[in-house]
Amino acid sequence: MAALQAILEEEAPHLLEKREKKERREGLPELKNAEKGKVVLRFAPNPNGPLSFGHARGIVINGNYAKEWDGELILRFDDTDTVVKPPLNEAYQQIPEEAEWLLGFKPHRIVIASEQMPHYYEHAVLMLERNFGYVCQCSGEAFKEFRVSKTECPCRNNDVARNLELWGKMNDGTFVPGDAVVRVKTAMDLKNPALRDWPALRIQNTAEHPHPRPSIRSKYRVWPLLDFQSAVEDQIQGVTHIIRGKDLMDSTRKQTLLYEHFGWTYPETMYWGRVKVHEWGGFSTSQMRRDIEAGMFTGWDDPRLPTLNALRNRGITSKALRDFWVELGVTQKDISVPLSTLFSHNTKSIDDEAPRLSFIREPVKVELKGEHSDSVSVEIHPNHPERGMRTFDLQSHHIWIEKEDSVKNEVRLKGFANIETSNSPTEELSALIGSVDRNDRRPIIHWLSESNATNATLIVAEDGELNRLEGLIESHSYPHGTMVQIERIGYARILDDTTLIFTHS
RNA sequence: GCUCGUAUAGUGUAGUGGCCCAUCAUGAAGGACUCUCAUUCCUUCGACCCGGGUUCAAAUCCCGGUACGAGCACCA
Repeated sequence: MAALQAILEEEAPHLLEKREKKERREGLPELKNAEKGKVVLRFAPNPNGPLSFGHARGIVINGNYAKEWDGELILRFDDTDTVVKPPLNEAYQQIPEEAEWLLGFKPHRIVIASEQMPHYYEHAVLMLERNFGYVCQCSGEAFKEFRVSKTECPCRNNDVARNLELWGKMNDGTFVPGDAVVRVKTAMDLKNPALRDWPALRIQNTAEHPHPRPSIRSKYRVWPLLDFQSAVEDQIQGVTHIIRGKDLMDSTRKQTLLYEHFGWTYPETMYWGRVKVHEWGGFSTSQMRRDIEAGMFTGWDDPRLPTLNALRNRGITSKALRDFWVELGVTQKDISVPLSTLFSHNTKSIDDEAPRLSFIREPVKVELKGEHSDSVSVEIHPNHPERGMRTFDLQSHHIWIEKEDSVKNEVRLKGFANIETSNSPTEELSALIGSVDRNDRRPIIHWLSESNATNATLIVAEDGELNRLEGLIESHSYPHGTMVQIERIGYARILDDTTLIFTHS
């Protein structure tokens, strides 16, 4: 093939196109039609719970593009449903904080849909007045018939005055939920049935299901659906690029039809596919909420849960999360990723900082026999001797080792000396000190001197279980929240004076 | 059922007609360093879903098949 090309170059060079040498792309794909400083992106969660691992993708990807193009990232609360997925008041505080933690910067604008209702009403009326929308009084089932049979619903022929009159009845309480919706006129023979005369606004019973925001409560009966609300809001905010899950592809098409009616230009759009994390499987905010309320989890930050809060609490850094999502990119493939991929990013982001500590699971006390020094010092971080040493006091001649290690007869105490344990069934375990120099290949184990050990609990979330391992931690003075590496076990985060949470190995 | 979308090593990912007997990361195996089963470094392994077509040339374009996913809600 290459040979053929060479011949062609000789004989008929005009047949070959000249091409630039391509470089491997770094990071996210190029944003189409983007202009430096003029890019506006948004991330629009429903505040019906705290952010989860999946939300992080939206924040990271949109945030990264905003940063890359000197643009803006809007954090928008799509809180227009009070019945099926009712918002949670705390989330309005928590989500911006979590987003900032994840991004490393504050979102440039925060928009709350429920506060933008006048805009949506204005556009709804405009839509009726210009006659590309109508009030439909068919039931859901009745309309479904029209949709599948590609026939127009009779309400479609209402004149403008009639539609405005019905609009009034939707708003004044004459109509109850189910009585009427506002639909956008499209061609009824569109190939994709999902798009045919799609619903834009509906009535909610906000007397029984008030909006949780005190300023909203039962103020409105008619609420926009996502496709309408989002479309209008994107236009108002001047959004230039929308990057979201491919489950919203049909939403884009609906919204494009609305944009055409209004004479607007739809933003550039990109999609990502579904991501499953092997260890978590499927999860939804609503399901988590039910499970927490049922007492299956300790709260939104239960380390078994895939919430951002839980991951953060457990010791996953925002950098690891960012690197993880950027690496996955914005392909439309549906993928399944093991948690170890995230952990590998996390190790990279914490190992160089994490001080080393000894933690003894199932401690066994050992009496040291023979000559040894009064204390032993080991490095706080083996790759950073300048950070100093930690010192174990040995004047009591007693140390702790893990039960699992105690059955081995010849081991080496890390940083100290070889020992030979002698196990008499009645007496406590004793060990004869051997060579201080390392002179053979015997296994190296971690240990703790009696006077440097503090009782501690290591919380381990594994296989859906939450286990509390009681043990001994090396005495230290690191502040709460510090990431440490517990030698031979893995990384952990210090929660308080006597508790650590296991991050990963 | 209708509609839309996706298919590259075990897992992710680069690649929009010749640079590709295919990139990078992760993983696995081996090794170096190391008084941690960590970190770092080195080596090796391993992939273009299938079948047609277009073309001098196809991972890349077209058609068909298969598989997987999503939408068809008065949820977001």
